[in-house]
Amino acid sequence: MNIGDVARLSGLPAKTIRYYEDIGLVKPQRSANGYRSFQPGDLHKLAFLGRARALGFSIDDCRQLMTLYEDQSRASADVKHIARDHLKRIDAKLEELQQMRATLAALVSSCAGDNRPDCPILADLAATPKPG
Amino acid sequence: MNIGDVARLSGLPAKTIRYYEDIGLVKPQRSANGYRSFQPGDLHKLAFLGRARALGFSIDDCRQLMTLYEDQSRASADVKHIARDHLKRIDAKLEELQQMRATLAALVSSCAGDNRPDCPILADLAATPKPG
DNA sequence: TCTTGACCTTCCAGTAGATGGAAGCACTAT
DNA sequence: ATAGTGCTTCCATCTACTGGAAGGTCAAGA
Repeated sequence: MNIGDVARLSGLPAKTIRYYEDIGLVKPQRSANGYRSFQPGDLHKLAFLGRARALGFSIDDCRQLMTLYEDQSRASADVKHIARDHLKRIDAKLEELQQMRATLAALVSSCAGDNRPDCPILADLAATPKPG
Repeated sequence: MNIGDVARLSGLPAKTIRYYEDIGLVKPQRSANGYRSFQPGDLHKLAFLGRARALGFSIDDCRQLMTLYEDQSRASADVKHIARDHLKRIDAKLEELQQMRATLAALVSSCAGDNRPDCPILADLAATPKPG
């Protein structure tokens, strides 16, 4: 299979697949004409990577997950550890975003949004940390 | 004030403040010795930027917000527009993260996390999109 | 056979928003 | 004079791609 085929089948852009080869995540063979020649195993790996990335795992996480996936003598605890750490990071990010959202939503709803200059959003941004 | 002073007062790292000067967000004067010389107005701007960044506004948003802030004849509608767009982006991100979190949490809790190789997390990542 | 168009190649640059570090000048206190 | 801190610039690095230029390859059609 050429890169276009695996791109279609994996859902990853060809550019991304080349990039993944660059950083050593996949190692497709080459045809006589210099084209990358992907085997079913490569496609499988790329699909794995795409799914892991879609779950927000970092490239480094993906590398470790791939290694574990290919290691028949792995301990599931190692996989779980990576996933749980990632889950913690997601939870932290969620909390941060929810905090932002709450503040921002309050500001947005307090702003008249007309053609006058008075604006509680700007007033809040300009407020000194401890006004009192 | 030197950069260390405004760093302490604004809560922004000196590196970040230099970066903000690089990209034209602040334009401190220079002392005879070449040091940046920050006026109270610069500090005010930096605090504004820090607060806007903490709410997740992009640098480009910050630039526009600063411009509006300094424009006495602004329409609050313009500020609100920027904030509402940002709120939408946050909501989209939240939804994405919540979806990730749900999938990931289910996978983590389904994994034994012992020294055996069987792992539902890896199984899920390796699953083909439509198995049936 | 020639040509068109889709596909493939490599390489370089750029994105956002900083952050780390090196080399070296300035200032303060002893 | 010297030590220590703070300031300067410049360059590299990070994440995970993405865009684009210049050019080679291949299959189909006139």
